[in-house]
Amino acid sequence: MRVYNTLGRELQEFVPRAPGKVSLYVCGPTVQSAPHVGHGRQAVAFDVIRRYLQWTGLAVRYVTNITDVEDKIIAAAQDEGVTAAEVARRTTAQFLEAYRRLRVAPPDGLAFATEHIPEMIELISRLISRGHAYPAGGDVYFAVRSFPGYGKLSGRNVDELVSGARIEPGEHKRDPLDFALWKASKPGEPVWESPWGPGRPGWHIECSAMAEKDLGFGFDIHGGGLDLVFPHHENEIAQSEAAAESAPFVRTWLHNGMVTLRGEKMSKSLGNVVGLLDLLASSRPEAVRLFYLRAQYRQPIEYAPDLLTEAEAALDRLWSFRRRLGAAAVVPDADVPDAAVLQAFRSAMDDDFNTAGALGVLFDAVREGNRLLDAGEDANPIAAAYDEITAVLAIDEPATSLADLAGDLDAIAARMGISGGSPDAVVTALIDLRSRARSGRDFAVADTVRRELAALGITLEDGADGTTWHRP
RNA sequence: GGCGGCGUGGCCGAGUGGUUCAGGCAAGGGUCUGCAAAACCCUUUACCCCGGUUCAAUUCCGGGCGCCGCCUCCA
Repeated sequence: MRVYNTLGRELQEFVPRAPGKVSLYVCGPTVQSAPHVGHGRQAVAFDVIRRYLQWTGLAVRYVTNITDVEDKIIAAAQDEGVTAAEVARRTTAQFLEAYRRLRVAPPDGLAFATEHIPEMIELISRLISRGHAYPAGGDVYFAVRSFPGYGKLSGRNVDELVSGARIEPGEHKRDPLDFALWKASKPGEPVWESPWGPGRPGWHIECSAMAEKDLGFGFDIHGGGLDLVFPHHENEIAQSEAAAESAPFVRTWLHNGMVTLRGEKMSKSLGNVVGLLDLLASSRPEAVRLFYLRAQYRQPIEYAPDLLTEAEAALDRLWSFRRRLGAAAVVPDADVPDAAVLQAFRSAMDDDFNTAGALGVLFDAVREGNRLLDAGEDANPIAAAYDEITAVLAIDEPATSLADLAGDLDAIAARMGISGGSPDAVVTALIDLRSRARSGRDFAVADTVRRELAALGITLEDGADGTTWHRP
């Protein structure tokens, strides 16, 4: 398996720290405002990476975080006249809801910054004692020039950074390059006690503290958005490696590309965001995932409604195929998956998680599976491979619940003169009734069944293998 | 200005030094079909420009043009 390591900027053979185990930390959001389409892309990209690693037999420990104390959260709270904790609580709930609906598997560890203040203080203290940080005016700063490796991730050198760096009013840096590890709190801001007085953590320190606490120094993979390479991840490396007097903090750095809108990066500060929950209100979660996965994770992807429509159509093609197998009453799970298909999938994914290539493999398999079914041949091995692949990508069709239609279905059953029962049983009975009517060329009854079910949003499809239904 | 990336057919998007082809969507034509769909088959000026290396370049090298990201908070 080869992955593109931002540290070194090259494809490298992936070798876990401990055989058979992978430790994976991904930078989660700062919960300052509602999630947008870009956040979803990141979450899905690493969800698939995690699922794929597991599928290959590796035991993955996946940790991500919620940064729930930070300048922008405080600013948002002050604008609204509520506490920072309230903004963080509400926004966190939105992110977790969006992730859940996107079928992002919950992490093994979900770390909140505000629950790791002691670890951060401990890390900062160690940096001070080792001469890499200094308190000043109630703040604590990291002394960038004390860490020779600074810039190795983002390809910058310290002397060229000076021109852009500056000291904001109220800061007490010795060097414009330095960054805050701890900030003295102003009245009304969140505050914790510390050896340097009441204050709150800087933005970069929480990931260093939380990742190391859960996964240990020198863990396997650290992920995040490409826009975090500098300064956030560069600073994480500096903090952790300076404190440990060891390297590397992280073996492999993976960064996902940005989502753009009309060619520009979607971001809060530009104001060109499309809400993730809004998108999920109008598109099926699996279609959104497919939209994301059509490009390899490092490439930028353009958001446009038409592209979601395309993804919806592509998803229908996948699910239609799988429904044919359901109608044919086969049991793919019991079959041996088609080895060539799985091998092709694996080689695409082993090439830096090339989901675009992997989807090509999947669609090829679907065409072949459909062809076999048309010919009346055995498509079960293809279907079994399809099931594995769509499970790894989490774009398989979820079981449809008809529970909310129970009353309506009973009413139809009564009108059509059959007995009621569970919603699924009624639908099955109606399909049987219609099949008998069709055999007797009583198309009026057959069409009535189709129409009645269509009114509830249930579509019937007739195929050589039988009739299937789906909603919507 | 510095660092990094990208430029493929109507749109999205993989990939490769040469042989038949990614794949999806859209469009057109067939086959099948009680209806409605789905499916299968066929089709539609691909590789930004200019040099170079090579028997052969979309693929490697150099230059140019264009676009994007980071250099300030950002997934």
